[in-house]
Amino acid sequence: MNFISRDTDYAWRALMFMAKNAGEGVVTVDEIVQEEYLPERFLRRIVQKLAKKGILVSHKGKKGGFSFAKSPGKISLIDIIKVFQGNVDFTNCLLKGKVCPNVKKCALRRKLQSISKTVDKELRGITIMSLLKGS
Amino acid sequence: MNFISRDTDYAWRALMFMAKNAGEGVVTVDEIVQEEYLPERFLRRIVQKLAKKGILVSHKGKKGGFSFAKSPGKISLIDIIKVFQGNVDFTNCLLKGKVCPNVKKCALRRKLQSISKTVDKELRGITIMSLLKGS
DNA sequence: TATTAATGATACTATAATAGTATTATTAAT
DNA sequence: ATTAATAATACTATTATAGTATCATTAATA
Repeated sequence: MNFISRDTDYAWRALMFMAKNAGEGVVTVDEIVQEEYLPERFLRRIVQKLAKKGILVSHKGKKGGFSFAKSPGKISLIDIIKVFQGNVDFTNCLLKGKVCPNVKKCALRRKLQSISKTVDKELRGITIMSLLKGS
Repeated sequence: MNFISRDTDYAWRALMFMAKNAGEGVVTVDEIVQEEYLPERFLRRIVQKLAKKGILVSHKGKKGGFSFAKSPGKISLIDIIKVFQGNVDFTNCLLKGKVCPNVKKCALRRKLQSISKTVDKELRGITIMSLLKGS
C-alpha cells in the first residue's frame, strides 16, 4: 500500500528542484523535466495545480515560469498531500459508501482517528526547506 | 485519502461479529451478512481469503462455516491490512515505477520510513479482542 | 507590432484498481 | 440421497491513476 501518490511525489520533486536551483527565482517546467526525468505534459498539469492552490505563482509569457508563492520553509508535505490526495483522514467509514449506524461509538474509528492525528503532525514537520538542509 | 480499503473494513466487521457472537464457534457467511449488511458474494470472497491466509478456518458441508484459526486477541489490524492491502510501507519510490537514482540518500524516504514504523506499531496494538472490550 | 517562449485550459485515451455479480463444483452432516 | 454449507473461477461495471494532445493566452523583446 502506498501512502503518497505519484502526483504528490512528482510535485515534491519539482518543488525540491526549484528550491535547490532557483530559490526565489523563476523556473520553467522544461528545466525541471530535464533534471528530474518527469513526463513533461503531466508535470505541467501538476505545477499548474500547485499554482492554483497558492503554493506556486505562474508567470506567463517569455521569461515566464513558476516561482514560490510562499517560502520553502513554509511548504510542508501535508500541504502537497492535501492538494493531490485530500485530507489525511484515516477514519472514513466504508460501509457501502454510507455511514454505518455505529459511527459514534465505533472503537476502531477512535483508534484510527488518533493515528491520523499523529501522522498529520509528523507530515506537518516535513518542509521543503528542512529536507533541503537535511540531505 | 483513505487508509484502510473496503475489503479490510468488511473483513474487520466480519471478524468483530464473529468474536462477539460466536467466540470459538462456527459462523456462516449468511449470519454475518444479515447482521452487518454486507454484500453476500463479496463477503464470501473476503472470508475465503482470510481462511487462506490462516486467520480463519473454513468448514465445508452442512453445519459448516468459518471459525477463528487463532485467538481474536492475536489478530491485529495490521494482519488484516496485510492480507488485503499489502505491507504498510510509506516509502515506495514512485519515479516512473523505477527506483530513482537518489534512493540511498533520499531524505524524504527516511522521514516516511520513520512514520511508517510508528503507524505499524500502532496498528499492531489494535486487536479484535481489544476493540471488543474497549467498545 | 510581429515573433517567440513561456503557461492555461480542456479534452482525450489507456491501464489498473476497486467493487460487485454469477455460475458451477465440492464437501460433510443427516 | 438430500441438503446446507464453502470453493473456485470467471465475468462486469465503475472509478482512479497515469499520461497525451491540441489549441489558446500571455508578456518580453527585437
